[in-house]
Amino acid sequence: MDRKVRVRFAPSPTGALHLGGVRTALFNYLFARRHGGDFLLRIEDTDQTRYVPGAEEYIVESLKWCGLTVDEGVGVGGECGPYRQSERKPLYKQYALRLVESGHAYYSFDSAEVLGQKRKECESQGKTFMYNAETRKELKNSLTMSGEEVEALLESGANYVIRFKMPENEEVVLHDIIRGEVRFNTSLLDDKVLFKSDGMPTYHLANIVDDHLMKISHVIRGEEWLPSLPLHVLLYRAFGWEGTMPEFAHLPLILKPVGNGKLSKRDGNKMGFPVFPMEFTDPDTGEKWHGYREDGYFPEAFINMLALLGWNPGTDQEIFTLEELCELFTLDRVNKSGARFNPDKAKWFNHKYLVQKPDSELAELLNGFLVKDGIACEKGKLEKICRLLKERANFVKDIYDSSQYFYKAPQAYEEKGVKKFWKEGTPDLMRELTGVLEGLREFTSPATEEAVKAWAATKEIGFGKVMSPFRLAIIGSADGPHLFDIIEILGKEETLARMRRILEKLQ
RNA sequence: GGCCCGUUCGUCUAGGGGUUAGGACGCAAGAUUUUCAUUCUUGAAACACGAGUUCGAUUCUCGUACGGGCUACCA
Repeated sequence: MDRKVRVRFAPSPTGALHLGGVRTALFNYLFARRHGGDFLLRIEDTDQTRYVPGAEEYIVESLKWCGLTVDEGVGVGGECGPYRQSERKPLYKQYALRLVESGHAYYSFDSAEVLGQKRKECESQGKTFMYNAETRKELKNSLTMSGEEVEALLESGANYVIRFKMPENEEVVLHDIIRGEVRFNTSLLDDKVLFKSDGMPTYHLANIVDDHLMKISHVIRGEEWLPSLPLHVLLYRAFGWEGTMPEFAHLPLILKPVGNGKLSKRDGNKMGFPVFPMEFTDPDTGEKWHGYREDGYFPEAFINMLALLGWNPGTDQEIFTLEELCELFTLDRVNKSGARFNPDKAKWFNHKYLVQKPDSELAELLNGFLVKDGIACEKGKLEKICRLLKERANFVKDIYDSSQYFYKAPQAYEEKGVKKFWKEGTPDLMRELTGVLEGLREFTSPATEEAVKAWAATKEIGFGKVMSPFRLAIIGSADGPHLFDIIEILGKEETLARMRRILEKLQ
């Protein structure tokens, strides 16, 4: 059966999209691109009570930042719209009714109190209450009541829901692209609500109806949906849509770096890594969450890291552009087991991308930090700084932090270094070195290095003994990159000024 | 509790009836270096357990253990 690949990412706007959600979106996107198909964005806002203002915008913006372009859906439009389920509200009832008419569903009038009571009773016996073939016989629904009674109740405006009539003791054999064959017995499943008393469909109904109407060919979603797969398949059958039913692929979950359970938004702030693509402030609590974007991750690195969480190409390659991923991605190389998220590796990915970035681009980013400090620095100089420091940085922020001595002479000298390297004869030595540097016409890294080495060779003292106090004078500490590269960027005048300065301060 | 899914180094994973079980992150050591990093080299580090099938099982089957998910008029 050859049909156009159409996949959807269908989040509900109940908060910020987190890592797992972005990965689901990514896999859908990659699958669509790989097969020349469409990637749709549908907003599943059927639960009015959990709606979080701004969440939808957050989702759209996140996908944009990640470079996952939507072909059809919210914010883009398309032929199967609207793509926001709340705007499709009038549509769902007729489908629910269709199922009632065909005997696949029924009205249920039980109050939340009655069901809650039932649940409690069962719990006290160590059981779980299920609205199913067994219990529905004793409850208030259109299967136990006469047609007139039901009619009267409906007309009186009584609250009702529409439930799926789960068949009894049927073996449902399902196929999942990632997991293979999965079997369920319908007797262990319950009569799920399809249509709520507030006039909205539940996820199950809306999902099936929309996937069908939007001609979705493959449903790629998180593993948490696997238990409701039999319901969904039965719904397709009940509607008579089995022939065009999408194929299903349930993705493994992303687990906490340490401890038990799946990754949750709490983990981020607790363990010091973001779980959200972008910064997010909870409109209710005012709580603020870190984002990959604001923490200095490149979207390419973020996406690359995510792609390898649960998928791999079968080779040793680990760095991929989005385009490469689009070419290589296949569902059959997605893992079955949950993947523990590794924040260290996320940083490593960013480092890889940072090193690859052109210095001009990094300089631009670095300048952003400096502007905030009121520091003006020439672009060419910033590029040199980036070239020198990027190897040892994971983020542009690291370059900013470790490049402070380029913008300002050291205000203090690292105590440990002073103690270790600033000895009795050091001032004389440094005075002499200052003279050597002063006499140089060419102040490039190789030129200064050669001159200082030549001078040091004439002294009884070792090169290292010269370099440590020299380094202290220039940057104030005993670490950092090649000193002659540093002074080339600093320039002769500034270098000499710093030499004189330490001689004044430390004698 | 019930149902479903899963299980290879600490983590992400490759592999697959006979392999020195490979790579990456992290960790450790050595080399290079004026320092710290980088880089390079090296090292430690895994087939959850028990049966069965088989000449042979980490690989296939079944159990057990462990982990995960679901069990709402939430998605």
